[in-house]
Amino acid sequence: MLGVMTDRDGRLSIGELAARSGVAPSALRYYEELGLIHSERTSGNQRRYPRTALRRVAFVRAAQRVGLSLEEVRVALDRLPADRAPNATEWNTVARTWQRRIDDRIAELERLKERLTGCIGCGCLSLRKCGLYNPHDVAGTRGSGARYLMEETEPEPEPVEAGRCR
Amino acid sequence: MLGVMTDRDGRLSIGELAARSGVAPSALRYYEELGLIHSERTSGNQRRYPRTALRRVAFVRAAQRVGLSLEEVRVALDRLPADRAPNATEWNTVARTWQRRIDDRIAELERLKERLTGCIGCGCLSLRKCGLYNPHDVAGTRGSGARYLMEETEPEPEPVEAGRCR
DNA sequence: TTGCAACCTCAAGTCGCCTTGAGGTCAAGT
DNA sequence: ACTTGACCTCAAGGCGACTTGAGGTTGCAA
Repeated sequence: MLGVMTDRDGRLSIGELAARSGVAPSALRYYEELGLIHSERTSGNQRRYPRTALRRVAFVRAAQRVGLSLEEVRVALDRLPADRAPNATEWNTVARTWQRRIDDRIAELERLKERLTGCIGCGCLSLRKCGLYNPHDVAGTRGSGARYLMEETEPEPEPVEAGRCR
Repeated sequence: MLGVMTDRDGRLSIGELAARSGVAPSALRYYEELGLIHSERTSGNQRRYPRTALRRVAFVRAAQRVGLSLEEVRVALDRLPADRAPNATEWNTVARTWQRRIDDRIAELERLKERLTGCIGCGCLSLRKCGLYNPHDVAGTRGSGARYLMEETEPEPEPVEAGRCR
């Protein structure tokens, strides 16, 4: 039988944290290396995580799904105390900026969807009208960054067949 | 002066496609290797892309932002003809499944946001109430898959201080 | 015809995010 | 005392999505 590895004082071993968070021990060590979570060590050099690590890990995973890199998450989490549970103010600061990211992401998806909807039913008989070819969200892209896809002059030398997207 | 490399018949060289799509030639070759786009070759072995490649590339980039892997995109695009422009039916099939993905993704973000909002103002004084600790979206995760984070019996041996999240 | 950018292939490198493995230690039950 | 599983470190490997570089070819135009 697997004993509960939780200390009396509520600290968690890496295995415990892994089981409770659903994140592999190797990933947790990696997160710790990056400074996303912090631990103390037992006399025998084993990690013991404060309870707050659970919240931090949950935050990390959720943030990843929103599209944040671990580095971005680190910056966000740096506003929280490493050991202590955050108070309302501390947490709210982090949560609010995070909410903004979510809103942005949602808005982006909505725009994308709208464009696609325009294409369905073949509203894109004309290339110039097709949203897929005219994304306006250059700002949001990182790295290579999308340029405007179609702003050339008349890209349609061939006659448009009704009922066809091109 | 850079001449327009577009053939009379509307086929695009890789450089042209790169310029118009905002995607690097190396990436385009990679996409082609993966079967996301297709080209024919000139007598001199240079790629010539059909116009539809532009739409495909736009689709790929947009899909990536929604969180799809290139493999998933390939599966989606396999429903479209390689050379010919898709007709309304073909395109709609693809677009609609894609819309579903977007909707799912938006819904997920909404849930996430709601949970966070619950935490703001410290609605999570009790761990059992905190959405961050009780994500219901196990289904949507791929790979290692998040388990339930807190379903243990009473995880709070210590007294809860008012005004503090843990 | 010559020059040069744009193209080709193929191998290797990069970056983020982890996982795997070797080799060794710690701690709890029998 | 011994065994066993959870833990430790450190180095290397893997995967997705590309980029970079070497070494060579094509194609347009002056």
